[in-house]
Amino acid sequence: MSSMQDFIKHHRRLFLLLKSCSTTPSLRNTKPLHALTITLGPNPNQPIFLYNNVVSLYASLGELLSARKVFDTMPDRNVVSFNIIISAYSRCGYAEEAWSMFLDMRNCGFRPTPITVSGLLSCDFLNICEGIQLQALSVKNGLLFADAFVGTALSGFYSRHGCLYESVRAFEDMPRKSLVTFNSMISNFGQHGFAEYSMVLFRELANKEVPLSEYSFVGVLSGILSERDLEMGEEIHSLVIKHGFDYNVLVVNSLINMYVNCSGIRPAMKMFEQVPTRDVVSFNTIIGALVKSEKLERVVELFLIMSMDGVLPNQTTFAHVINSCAGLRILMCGKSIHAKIIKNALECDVVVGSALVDFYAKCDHLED
DNA sequence: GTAGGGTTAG
Repeated sequence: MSSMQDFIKHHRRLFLLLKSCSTTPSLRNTKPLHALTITLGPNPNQPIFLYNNVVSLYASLGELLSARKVFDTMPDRNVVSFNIIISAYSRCGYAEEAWSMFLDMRNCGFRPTPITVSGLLSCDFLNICEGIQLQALSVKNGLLFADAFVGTALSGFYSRHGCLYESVRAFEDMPRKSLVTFNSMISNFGQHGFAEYSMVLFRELANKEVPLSEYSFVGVLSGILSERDLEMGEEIHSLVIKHGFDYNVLVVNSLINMYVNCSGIRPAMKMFEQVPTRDVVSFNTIIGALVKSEKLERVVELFLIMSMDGVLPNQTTFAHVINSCAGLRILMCGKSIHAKIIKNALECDVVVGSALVDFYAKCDHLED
């Protein structure tokens, strides 16, 4: 076969692989693509683009080591290559690796883009000095004018470090804000216990012409934590209905959680029983509240309803249920749940495993 | 072309 035919064949296969990878990312799809980067040799038509796709796919699958390996073997790199690897490290909390790639990027002569900077700033473990350097760089290079990403990430960065004043400053100084910027700041106020400020910003957003998103509600409800905030909580609840978010499970869960915190288990339970959609978090919220108020028999009852509803339990559920069995000293029930835990391969989870140890100890089965 | 922000339970 001529090399031209080979090339056309490769090109077609490449196109199909890239297409299937972008719709359903999986190792099954990524590995042949990776293989193709190797068989295509060092000088095909679009080498960087192809490699970038492979690195990005590995990163999105959480295969950071594979992503890095491909990145390291790339014959050539561009800004996107660095942005992909920096964002991947940042997302997974590897601040040192992300920062070191950032330094490499600059040593190679690439200018950081808004994606580079917002990626780094959104890393959970980026230290405060590096964040401040990124802020200076953003101001110097005008990155805050490109879009809302850098400013939103910067405001979130300060908030995560407990610097609410700087977070607000960054928010107010932003030349461009988006819905996400507002949602993020609403949430920042909530997380720091400033429910009133959160509410003011939320109302401001609700009065704009732009439609709210589920995260607007989740953010503002995250700050409604005690009985004295109940009035605000109820106001938000009515706005949830008004804006048609009462069928959104994320918003509904935030409402259930709000009622647990502000008015106790009864109103929360009432809400829980009436909502149209329930997932594992809805159940865990109620189960957690039942454990806290020591209504342990009801925990087991709810666990059964959960499985009848076809909602799959997770670590949180099992930990609560096993703790309840321990408190009630019901050995048989706990044992059957232990079996379910093994089936779900959660026995080695730290929290679940510890709950099991405690359960058997309390039931006088120290051997188990 | 490929890269990026807001998320409730524990």
